Amino acid sequence: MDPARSTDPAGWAERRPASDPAPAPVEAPPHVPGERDDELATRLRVAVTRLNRRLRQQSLAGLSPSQAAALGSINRLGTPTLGELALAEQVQPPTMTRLVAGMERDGLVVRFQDEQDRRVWRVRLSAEGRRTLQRIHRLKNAFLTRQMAALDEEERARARELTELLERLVADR
Amino acid sequence: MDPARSTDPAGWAERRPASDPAPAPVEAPPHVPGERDDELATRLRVAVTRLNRRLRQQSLAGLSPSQAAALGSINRLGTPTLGELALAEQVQPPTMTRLVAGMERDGLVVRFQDEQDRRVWRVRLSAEGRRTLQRIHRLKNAFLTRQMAALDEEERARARELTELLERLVADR
DNA sequence: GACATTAGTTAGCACAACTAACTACAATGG
DNA sequence: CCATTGTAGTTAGTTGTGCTAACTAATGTC
Repeated sequence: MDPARSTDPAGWAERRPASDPAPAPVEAPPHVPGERDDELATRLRVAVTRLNRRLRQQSLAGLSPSQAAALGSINRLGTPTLGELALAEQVQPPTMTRLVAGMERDGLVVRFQDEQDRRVWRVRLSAEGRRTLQRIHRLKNAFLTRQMAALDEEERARARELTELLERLVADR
Repeated sequence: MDPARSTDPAGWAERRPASDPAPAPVEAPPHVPGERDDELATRLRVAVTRLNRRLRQQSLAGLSPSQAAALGSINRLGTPTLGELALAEQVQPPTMTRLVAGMERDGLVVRFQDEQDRRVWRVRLSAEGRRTLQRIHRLKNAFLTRQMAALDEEERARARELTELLERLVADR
């Protein structure tokens, strides 16, 4: 009944007070997505939330992270429609409308109407957009690059694999 | 001179159109935090941005991700001051003021003034806050847990490493 | 040609981050 | 002992990013 009780309130005291008998290892039944995976999910969520925050704090050549990401997608996709772009970036259409509006205002992209289907608008990078993308790329990953430079050789190789994993986690639906 | 050209604008066309002669492989110089690390940093940044977006879309027992993270920190730290909490969460003081105000309004935490230094305010979890933290923990990492369930045994082990890496990347200054 | 579908936009909401400027209290030093 | 300096937190205002609901305009279909 007492809500503040015996076992760790949330079950994931990193750095636990060491005054806790640790009730029982409770190893998971063979394979069910048990406690341990759950704790892992939480830690991953928290780490991602914070890292994201840090990344937003770094300016990316004057672009917001969302703009920077969208710019990258446009570069990759060539002349996507707004819908394709929204899909690629996993945002809803209105969000992409606004994002692109801002980038157009800033001269990073050009919008143009599709010939075949006049409901459709496409975007492509402007020369300025390409320059900016290069700048972001070359100079503005400073934070992560610096942080990663602190890793040793082997860890850095690992980082590559792990990034791929992360991409996979976020990718499929 | 012409800004639009010859080499790939940003140097990381995943899935290039295949209609492109691919000017020259341009392999990176040996070891300096060069192109390759830079590309990795970009990919990591993009993946984190997107995953974060996905996570925000998932509700966490009615809390925002920031609230959820802060709740976790409070649980870990006990009775932190707002400043300590802001530091832990790597946000500016005003952000933490508002975050805590919201959590207090929602009955998740209790604010109280420090005895020694009356400029200082501390927070602790309420019973409700503890319950919510449990709920978040047990039930509401659905998205990530689900995504991770799709991984095989060995990949899941790597997910753990990934998380540790992210924690390290975000941790030190 | 009426009707349904699709692409994108507009409007309005909520949240999360920031900086600058402020209040309240504490600590220090003539 | 009080004036100054420093520190903790708040208030105000801005920006960015996401959403849903409701709309316009074009397309496709029967």
